[in-house]
Amino acid sequence: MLTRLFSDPTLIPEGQKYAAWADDSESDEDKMREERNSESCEAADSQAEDSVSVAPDNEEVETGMEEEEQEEEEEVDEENGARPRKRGPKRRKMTKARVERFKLRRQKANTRERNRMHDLNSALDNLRKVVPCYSKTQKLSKIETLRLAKNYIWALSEILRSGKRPDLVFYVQTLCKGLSQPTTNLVAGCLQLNSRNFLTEQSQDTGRLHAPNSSFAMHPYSYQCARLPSPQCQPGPASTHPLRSHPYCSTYEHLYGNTSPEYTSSELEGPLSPSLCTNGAYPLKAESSPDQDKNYHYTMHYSAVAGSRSQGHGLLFNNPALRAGFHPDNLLPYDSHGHHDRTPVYEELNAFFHN
DNA sequence: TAGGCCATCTGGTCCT
DNA sequence: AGGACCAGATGGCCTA
Repeated sequence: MLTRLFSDPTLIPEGQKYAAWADDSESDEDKMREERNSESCEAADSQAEDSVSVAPDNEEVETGMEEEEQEEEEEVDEENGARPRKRGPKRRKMTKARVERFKLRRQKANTRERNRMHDLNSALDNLRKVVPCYSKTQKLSKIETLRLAKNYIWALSEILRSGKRPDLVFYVQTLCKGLSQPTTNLVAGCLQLNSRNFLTEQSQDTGRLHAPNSSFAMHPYSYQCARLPSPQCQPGPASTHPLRSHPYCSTYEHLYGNTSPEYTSSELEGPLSPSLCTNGAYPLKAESSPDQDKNYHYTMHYSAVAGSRSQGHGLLFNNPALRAGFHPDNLLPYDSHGHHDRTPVYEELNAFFHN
């Protein structure tokens, strides 16, 4: 009965709703979360406990009165035949002690649920870091992260199955399957692709893309992670967008040459994520400045997986020095590493592909 | 202002 | 009984 009272705000007098009480503590919690992150929950919990202890006695008394009124209403309904009486043990009257226990139990459950969701979000954050187009400044939504991860796994599986390097366009099409337009633009921006262009192709080649026996077309060094800054990705005062200022946007033109006027900056005005380094071990043809290295926040171990079976990239795993760079310890999320931990490996790869 | 996204609360269900 | 998990409800924030 009490649960019904709590779930149905109309049954509780204004100002005495348990939900309102919880919302008050929540609003305070939100503020504290913004200010102190992890400390906020503990503070909120303690505050919630305080709320229980300082709750006016008449609140619980009146809540109990509401319950009795509801029981009376049910009896009336039974007499009118409107609703059958519920079976089960007869509800015990909500005493003040029971209300207190209920609130305490509810608080503990809320705390557990909150922590559980935080853990889930942490796992999602880790997932964001290992899927293409990870950006600290523009996070993918939860649903888009899951979709992209699914597509990414599918794409890598297809690469492993076929043993061929995928065509860039098909690769991006696969990654963007089912993604929203903004996310599609983001992924496309990672590769400096005209998203509309490949979406059009996608609509024409859907069967080809996802046919059971489909295999990606081969293209040497396709979807490589070039570190040449594109005009849109030039760091410095001219570029104010946090993503656009990222110095490692790969360029489609760099990979394939300037193929079409369609690939203009106007087509890429959407927010740019850092480069799609699903195969960051690909040739790196531009020197980078220390400042650029500071901004480099991509993992590249997963790219090695993608190219592990293809000629040349499989060499990554044949090179002991490079293999050391892909030690499982290096598969930790980005935040688990300092930037300097990755730089030597990256440079090593750079030198490797320049030989 | 509508819609998307998110965090949180909440009650129900299942399991230990 | 208590915890984990889930889904619905709610309200806040942000953006087009």
